[in-house]
Amino acid sequence: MRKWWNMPKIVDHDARRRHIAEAVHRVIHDKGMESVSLREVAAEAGVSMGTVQYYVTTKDQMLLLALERLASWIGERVAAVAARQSTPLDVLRATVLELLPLDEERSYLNRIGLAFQASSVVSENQAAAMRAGYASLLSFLAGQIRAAQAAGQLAAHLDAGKEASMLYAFAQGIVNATLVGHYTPEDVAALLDHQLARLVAGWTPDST
Amino acid sequence: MRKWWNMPKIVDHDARRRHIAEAVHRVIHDKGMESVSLREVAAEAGVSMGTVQYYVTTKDQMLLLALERLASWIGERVAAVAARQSTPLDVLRATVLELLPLDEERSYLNRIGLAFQASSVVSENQAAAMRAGYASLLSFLAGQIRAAQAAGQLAAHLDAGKEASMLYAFAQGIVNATLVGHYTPEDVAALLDHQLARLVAGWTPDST
DNA sequence: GTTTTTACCATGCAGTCGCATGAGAAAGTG
DNA sequence: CACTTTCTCATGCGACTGCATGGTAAAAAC
Repeated sequence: MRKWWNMPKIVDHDARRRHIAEAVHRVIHDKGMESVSLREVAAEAGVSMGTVQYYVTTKDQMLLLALERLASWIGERVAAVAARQSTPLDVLRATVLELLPLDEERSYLNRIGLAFQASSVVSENQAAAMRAGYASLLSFLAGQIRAAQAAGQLAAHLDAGKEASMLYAFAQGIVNATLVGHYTPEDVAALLDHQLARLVAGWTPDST
Repeated sequence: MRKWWNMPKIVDHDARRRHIAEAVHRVIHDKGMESVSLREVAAEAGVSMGTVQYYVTTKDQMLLLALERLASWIGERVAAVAARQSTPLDVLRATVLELLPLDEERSYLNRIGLAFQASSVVSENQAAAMRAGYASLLSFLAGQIRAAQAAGQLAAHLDAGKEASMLYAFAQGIVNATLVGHYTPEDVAALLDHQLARLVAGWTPDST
């Protein structure tokens, strides 16, 4: 946090970092993780390389910043879409749908996510951030499952944590296959409803 | 195929290519896709950089070679483990288990696979190879599901193709999460059996 | 208006990148 | 044996890499 005395030339650091993080996102999406470099990101952000270095001391830190920004972005999106649903089961379906690459924006998001998945395998910093994101999302899903159980929408004997894990794993696998072009958005939605239908018998989904 | 007349200094080209491909695998596993370079691979393979260039004209081609080698390797492993099972349902479970990162070798395999998943998103050549691998594996799984249905082990009304897609998607999602350290091998096996149990009620799994 | 702190940028540096080239070693053929 | 073809390597090239440095513009503090 900035001190309130002696503060020359104030700029919004968070905004700058966000700007840089989003430039990283665009580079990853357009040219892949391999072509992320300080110069490339600086050019994409429309600033000099020195500016990038001012806000981020190393490339690893830059990637970590971009990953954290992605995670919070996804979190916001999920929260927003969940807030628009009425029943816990609707929240569950809407949340997973929000995470699938069903339109251009969600594709954009998932491309970056997959790139970081692979990158996290060799970077412990990123892996830690990734695990935190997993945990947060899974606990949210598990909470909705428990709520659905309390509301009588799901069988009480189901293990909420396990079901959340299974549902999310399913979604992630679909993402992988879809991003390399194996599934169309229609396939994806159909498969998700099939998986959900297996979780709760006799349930008709609404629109996307 | 090589001509049988006028053939000086014969070497086994396939063996050389395999050697290079496996060096690429090791580099990807140890240091990640970003640090795959002609020099690094040559050093890992124990040959000069020029030799790598002799068998592979460009870096993209080298990666494609490594990807195809990985795919056929996985194919061989699956075929081998499937041959050791008795019933179609056992084949199904054993096949998916073979694809999960349950020990060091399968982790090795999956790390490389995930790296290529991400890489394929920005490389159409690799994406095509990836899709071919998907199609082959999914048709194999679907075939086993149909066989299980014919043998009365699975309900006849199930859509084999859809079930294969769902099962494999689930497995892939588990792989992603496990590789960043979110699940332990025990979690993984338990989750798979849970998913399989949902496919066929009242079925006790044997050992790994 | 001077000073001080912050923010930003241009440039330099050693190292690596993919790829091309030419020379030479090895193993066949006559 | 000489001769041809296959194979392997060392080296050079321009471009790019992450990172460090020194300088400068701008705004708050005094």
